[in-house]
Amino acid sequence: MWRRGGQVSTERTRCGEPRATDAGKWMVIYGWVDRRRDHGGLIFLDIRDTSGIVQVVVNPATAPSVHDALQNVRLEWVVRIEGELRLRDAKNINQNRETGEVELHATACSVLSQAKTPPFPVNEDSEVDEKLRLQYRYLDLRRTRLQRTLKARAGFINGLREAMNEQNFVEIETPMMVRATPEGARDYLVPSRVFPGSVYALPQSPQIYKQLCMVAGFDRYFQMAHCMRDEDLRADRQPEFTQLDIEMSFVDEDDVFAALERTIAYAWHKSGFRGSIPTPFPRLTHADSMRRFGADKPDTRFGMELCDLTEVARTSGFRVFAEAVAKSGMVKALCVKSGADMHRTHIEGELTDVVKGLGAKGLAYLWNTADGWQGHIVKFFSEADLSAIGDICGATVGDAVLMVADRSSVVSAALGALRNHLGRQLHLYDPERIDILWVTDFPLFEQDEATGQVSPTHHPFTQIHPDDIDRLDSEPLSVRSRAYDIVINGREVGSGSIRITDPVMQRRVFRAIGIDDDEAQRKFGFLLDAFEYGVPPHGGFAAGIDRLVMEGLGEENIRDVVAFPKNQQAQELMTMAPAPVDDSQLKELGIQLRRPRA
RNA sequence: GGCCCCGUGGUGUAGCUGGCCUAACACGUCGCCCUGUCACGGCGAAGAUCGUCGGUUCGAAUCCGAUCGGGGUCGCCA
Repeated sequence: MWRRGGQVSTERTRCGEPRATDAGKWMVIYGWVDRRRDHGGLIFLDIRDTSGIVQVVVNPATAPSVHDALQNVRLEWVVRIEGELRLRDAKNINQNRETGEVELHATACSVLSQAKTPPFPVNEDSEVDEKLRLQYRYLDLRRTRLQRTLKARAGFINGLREAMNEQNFVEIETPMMVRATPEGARDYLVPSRVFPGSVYALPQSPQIYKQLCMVAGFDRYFQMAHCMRDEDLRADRQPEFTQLDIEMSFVDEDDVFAALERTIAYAWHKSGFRGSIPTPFPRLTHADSMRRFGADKPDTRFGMELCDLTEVARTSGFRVFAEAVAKSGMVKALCVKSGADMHRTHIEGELTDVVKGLGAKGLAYLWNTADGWQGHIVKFFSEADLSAIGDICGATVGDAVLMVADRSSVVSAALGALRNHLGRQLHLYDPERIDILWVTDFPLFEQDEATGQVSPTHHPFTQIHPDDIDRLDSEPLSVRSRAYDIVINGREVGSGSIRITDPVMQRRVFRAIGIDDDEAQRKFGFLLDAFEYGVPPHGGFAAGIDRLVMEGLGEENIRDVVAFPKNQQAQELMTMAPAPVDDSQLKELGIQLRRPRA
């Protein structure tokens, strides 16, 4: 408690708060020195806390002791300043700062903490080597960029939670140490001290538990769930991440979709994320998405959809195409508007590398020019073929047509990637635009091309599309499921499904992926048993919060929306985890490590 | 595991078709000066053997190879 000028306050004023209307008040601020401007006599200090920055004036004539005390203050020192807030003269107002009309005239101060010179500038958002930023994450987090990001993230999560509560969802925490399941991603394991040789796993998702919550009668469950998967990282993938996990009873797709649309749209707009998202979200079937965009997570911010040239190619004189079709492959193309001026070296170099990287053997191209069709393969096509290609692709004079011939999976992957590449390179969309949609009717199974092994596309508890049940045994790979994804700007941000609750059907699906009844009982017996005691029909969803925040803020890397992220090798560079432990700890757990040879 | 990109004082960049580099610029740091600045200003100083190792060459930051570190991507992520 302190007294001055008749006003009494025991409260800290946050640096971003003082306004002209507060002029004349005595206040105390705490914060970090953002900048100092020392005029020999007068010293100006910008003091920063998480709310903003305020200017402090230190006048040697009126407060000599304070001037002495702050003479040697450096950037990032932590200080307490007490003084009178005064209006600035009109000519000294700083328009660029919320607190720019006022300044605090210091009458007392103390240095709470000194600071070494930071390894990179904290008071500006300059580019800094990410290794350094991760190593000194607490300093990076102090910068305005990450301060803003983490606050926006918190606001978004608050919005999600509000919307969930408002819709009568019950927040339930599920265990972090669970039973390992061999399916799915690699598990992070936690050895048991009490049962030497046995381990827990960290959850890849709370899937089983949330379904058991449905059996338990909580008909609307949600959780901000942490999930861990020991797989290689990507720009949008961390080994641990956060999902808005949802499960609902007595529902179909429309109910799940409506709940999520309402929730995401509410939180999105409330937290001031960029763009705007419509409800309901558009829907696209998986088959249509693959056909039109070559991807199960299409970027619908721009057109340039895939064109099917298989029928032209079948009878064309271009043997590469005809043979691909004969081997039950296909030929598809992208029409690049005004692409006739694309340089040949660009197509044959960079663009060809893109499709080759996805398994295509090459990239064929034709230019539609004022002098007719041109390109390395034009001689293999009749006038009728060329005109058909032009019609199918909508390629008018000035356009280029880029073609890939191969198996359907390769064609889709190659052209899907090429389409994204060109979309970015040719600026085919507004970077601030947000496109959100459902992709529905995913295939129930997918097949490993190397081993032929069939596995669930989503997970083994996903219900079969009712129209496809009779093909489950005869043509399993053609069977659709009741699984769905949410996609934003070409990024998958969540997935879910309506679940199987019929034990007979569940056994059939297990058998289709090579799990017999005994094995099913062994691995998932607790779930199957639970379903014997009155299971409601149910379905749900898991939305990746990190990725939603990325899109909402326009960040291109997941590490920039996570407080303490890991690098590409899943190391945390600040604490240097993972790290070896004492032998005594291992001994207690009954385990011995096989260390790599030095 | 494959492929691609990057690595120069504390930070960010320039140089990188070999010699003029005894490595430049900005910010930061240190010292001196400065009472109305706000990316304050002025003067001065220190600070990098160019990730590491090896090779080519009369000569390497620059060319080649290996290696380490970081990133992107394919595989992987039920």
